[in-house]
Amino acid sequence: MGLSYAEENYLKAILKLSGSPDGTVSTNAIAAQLDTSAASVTDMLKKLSDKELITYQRYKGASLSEEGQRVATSLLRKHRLWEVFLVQSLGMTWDEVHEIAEELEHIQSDRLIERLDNFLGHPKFDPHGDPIPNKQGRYTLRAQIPLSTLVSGQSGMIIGVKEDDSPFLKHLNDKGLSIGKIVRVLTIDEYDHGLLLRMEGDDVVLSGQVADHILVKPVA
Amino acid sequence: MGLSYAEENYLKAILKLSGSPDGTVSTNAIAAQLDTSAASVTDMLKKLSDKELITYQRYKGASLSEEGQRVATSLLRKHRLWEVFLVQSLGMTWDEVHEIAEELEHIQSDRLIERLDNFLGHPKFDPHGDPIPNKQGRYTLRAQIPLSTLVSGQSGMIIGVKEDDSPFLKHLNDKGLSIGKIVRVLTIDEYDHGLLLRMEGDDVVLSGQVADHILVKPVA
DNA sequence: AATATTTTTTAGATTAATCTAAATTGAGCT
DNA sequence: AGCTCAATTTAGATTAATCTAAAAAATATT
Ligand SMILES: [Mn+2]
Ligand SMILES: [Mn+2]
Ligand SMILES: [Mn+2]
Ligand SMILES: [Mn+2]
Repeated sequence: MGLSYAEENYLKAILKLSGSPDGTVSTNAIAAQLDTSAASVTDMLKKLSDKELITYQRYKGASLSEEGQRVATSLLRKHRLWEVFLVQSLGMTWDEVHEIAEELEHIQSDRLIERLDNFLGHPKFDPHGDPIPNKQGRYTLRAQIPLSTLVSGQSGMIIGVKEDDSPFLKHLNDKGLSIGKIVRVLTIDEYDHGLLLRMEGDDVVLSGQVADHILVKPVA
Repeated sequence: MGLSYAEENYLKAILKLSGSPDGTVSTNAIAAQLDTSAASVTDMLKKLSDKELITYQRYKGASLSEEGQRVATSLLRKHRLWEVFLVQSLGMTWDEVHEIAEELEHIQSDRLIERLDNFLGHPKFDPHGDPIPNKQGRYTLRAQIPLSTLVSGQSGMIIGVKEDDSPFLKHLNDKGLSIGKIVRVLTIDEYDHGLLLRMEGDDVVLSGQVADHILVKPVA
């Protein structure tokens, strides 16, 4: 009946990598995303294809079927709702919740998820600023651009991150950066694109690569 | 490092069946508890023994080691805390949470569980009246008392029987009584201690001797 | 177009968890 | 002590998920 954790993780990886809903994803990309071997990915793609959760032809990559999309989006919904719970209700930090949600997302119970959603007040975004799909799988993308694209003098509110691995988020914590904070770009280094920011009266120095993984919404 | 879900479920089953902390448990008892084959149990007992989580000698049953006890009790703690969350916070019913907690108990994060415990207000019992072990694994045995000791007006949930011979159980079936049912004592006969119960809207008459062999846990 | 490189698949193993059927062991009963 | 039978273990398979190494296909480079 249900899918294994492994199958679910593959579907989620394909959704994440396919950007556009029906984008095609390569074997190696999935292998990298899931830190597994390409051979294992090929095996799993065959199985998911047999179950009609993906479209797959050898050497030509995979893409989610209608049903696969539905499942993957539901996993995203569960993952992000649990993250909200962990941060909002239990007071955990945004850098420690992803790993736990990676397990919680596999818990099987529609009733549970709908009640959790209700308990949390139907949140629209997770602690990393990612949108939470509704029951029908729909979610609003929001105008978010990398901090690195702001020009000198411009301000932006931090609304998300492109990466949610622990070390990266811990680094942001160390710098005092978090969702909702407003930063103004003071200077941008011509050579390495490093930034000098002003945030809540303090100066913050940030490398270009880090700034590229922080998503902001420009503010007046 | 960590144990598999299967290994954890076996440890929990052994704890449940061993009543007294270091009681010995038979292969068949575990097989029945986990609804699996005796052959599978033997395989797993060998593995758990190799990992020194249990003491096991062929044909002689198994008992938890110090470490096995620690792990099993921690699983019980997690299972029951999650059940409290599902009922208390999400408003689910006590009959639908066990299955979900059976999955949630395997989530690996000490920090998560300590925060959940704190969020719930350090509950001492789960929705079924079972005691929740504390961080050190200690817990108070649950109050299970004969139905005959309830006073008029008091309610209790049926959690077991003192006798399990066929005629007695058939009698309970005839009365509609079964594990999990909640009964309220309406009247107690002064002379022969017979009871008039209210259960799910129906009146049930019970003799004093029968009531003495039914174990209940008082409920609010 | 031919060759080199990268990507992907296949072949062949391994580990974990399970099963059924057959063999073994131990416990209770003459 | 020997027999019988239930409990338990072993033998031999199966399914899922994974791996490494080798082969094949697609892509890129001369
Ligand atoms: Mn996952
Ligand atoms: Mn997230
Ligand atoms: Mn379980
Ligand atoms: Mn319970």
